[in-house]
Amino acid sequence: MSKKSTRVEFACQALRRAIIEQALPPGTKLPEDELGARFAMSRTLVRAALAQLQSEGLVDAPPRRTATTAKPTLEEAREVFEVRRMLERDVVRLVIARWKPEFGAELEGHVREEETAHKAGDARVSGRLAGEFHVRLGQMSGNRLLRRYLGEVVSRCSLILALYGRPHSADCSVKEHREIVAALRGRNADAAIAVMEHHLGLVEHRALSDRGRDAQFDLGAVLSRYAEPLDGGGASKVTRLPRRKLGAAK
Amino acid sequence: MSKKSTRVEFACQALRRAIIEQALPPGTKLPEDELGARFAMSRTLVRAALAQLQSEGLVDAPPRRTATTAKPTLEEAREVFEVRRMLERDVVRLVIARWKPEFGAELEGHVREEETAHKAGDARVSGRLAGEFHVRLGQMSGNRLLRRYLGEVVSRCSLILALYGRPHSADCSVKEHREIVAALRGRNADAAIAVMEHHLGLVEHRALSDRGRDAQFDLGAVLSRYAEPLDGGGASKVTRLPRRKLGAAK
DNA sequence: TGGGATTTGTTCGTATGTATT
DNA sequence: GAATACATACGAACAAATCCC
Repeated sequence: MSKKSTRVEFACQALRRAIIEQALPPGTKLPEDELGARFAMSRTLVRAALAQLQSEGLVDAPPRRTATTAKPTLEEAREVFEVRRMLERDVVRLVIARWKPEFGAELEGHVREEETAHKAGDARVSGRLAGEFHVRLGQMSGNRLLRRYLGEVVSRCSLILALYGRPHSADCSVKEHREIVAALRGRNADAAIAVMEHHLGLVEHRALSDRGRDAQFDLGAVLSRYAEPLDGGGASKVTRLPRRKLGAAK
Repeated sequence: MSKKSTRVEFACQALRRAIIEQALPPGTKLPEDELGARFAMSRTLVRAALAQLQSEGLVDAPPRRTATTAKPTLEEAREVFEVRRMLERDVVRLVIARWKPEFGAELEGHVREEETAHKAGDARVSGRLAGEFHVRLGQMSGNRLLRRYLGEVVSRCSLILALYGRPHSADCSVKEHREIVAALRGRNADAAIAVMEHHLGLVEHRALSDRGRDAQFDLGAVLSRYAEPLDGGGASKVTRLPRRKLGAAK
């Protein structure tokens, strides 16, 4: 609720976007000292930011180990999508119930943004905007808690896409989002929910159907299929933040 | 997810229960030093615990002010209940879909616990157990994220009850919970959802219908109805933790 | 409206516990 | 498997902001 402080909120936003846009792949280390230097703030506030992101499921921060961007298991990923489908259904219901004429224009404007980002070839930004479309819907539900939960699962879905999914296809999402807007304009809750569920089904499919890629993260499953040890497939390597002299940000 | 540390988790649990059982009324100050002394841990970990509770909506921790137990507005309270109704509906669906015979016995056992606590006259414990009944259902949904969200809103509902509600009536909740268990055993989702919605409607009514009490926390509304200043109705007094020499816990 | 007391935010040094070699 | 390097946890001390009288 009440922001712990603007600076903490700033760091959260920056990290959140970096994670969502896949600039910080799952498993990336996030040492407190380094983040503090980057954001010019004390570890006290860095910890607050990391705690916040941990509560959102974007960061793993075990007891005495350095925090990392989260690496949800395939099962957790499915659970996140399951909750997301439930929340989005209710969001559609509420948005239609509280529909205002300006909603249509706002959503259309957003989809146009997605479209231009897509045409500009910026896959990261268009992926982020695709998520933000749903968060805007959450906002329009008029329920701040629902909006928060939806924002959380949408972010986590982006993370999951980074882990298991094939590259984001802005093409599809723009088209599907237009269909959702049209369905909402119709003010028929059941019909709009059907469109939304169809869309989410496709998103989940894009995120989780690619059986070939997730396996590399499920060591047990890999070892049961291949007798020989892993020879370090490139994608399994953890990308580290570049080292940086502490205090240089002084 | 991964516990920040057992000690932090312990402090969280203790504070959570104290808040839920209304031992720490909304608005109670929670100074870091004092909590650290009580729980024999450094401010570092106390802050982690407070951050966690803040993310759960149980604690308010504005920038440079001392943390307090949360005082949600009436509007926020309604939003929490709205989300709760949505989540519980989905929980019922999932629990029925994944029903196992032992669920019935487990739930019945829990209701019996509620009953004995009620007969023992321990209103605080029976209020907590009433909440935990729903959290157990969340557990049975098999979706850990859903369980987390449900646990959060149930806790917040307890807080809201402390703020605005009339004293918890264990009598009703035991009876209503029995009805829910019976409906779940029937394995008819729509019927069970109807029973659950009925129950939640009553809970919300008990929590928010009592217009006389909430007003004291909505200063504007009070002043618009009464010209004379408040003369400190007993219930509006904030109970403080007893002062305590720091370091005494050494 | 001011002034003292309290409490958070910050930094540093040290210790302890993980990771890595 | 042991030793080294590294990062978090802790305590104290200080400054700054806030609260309360």
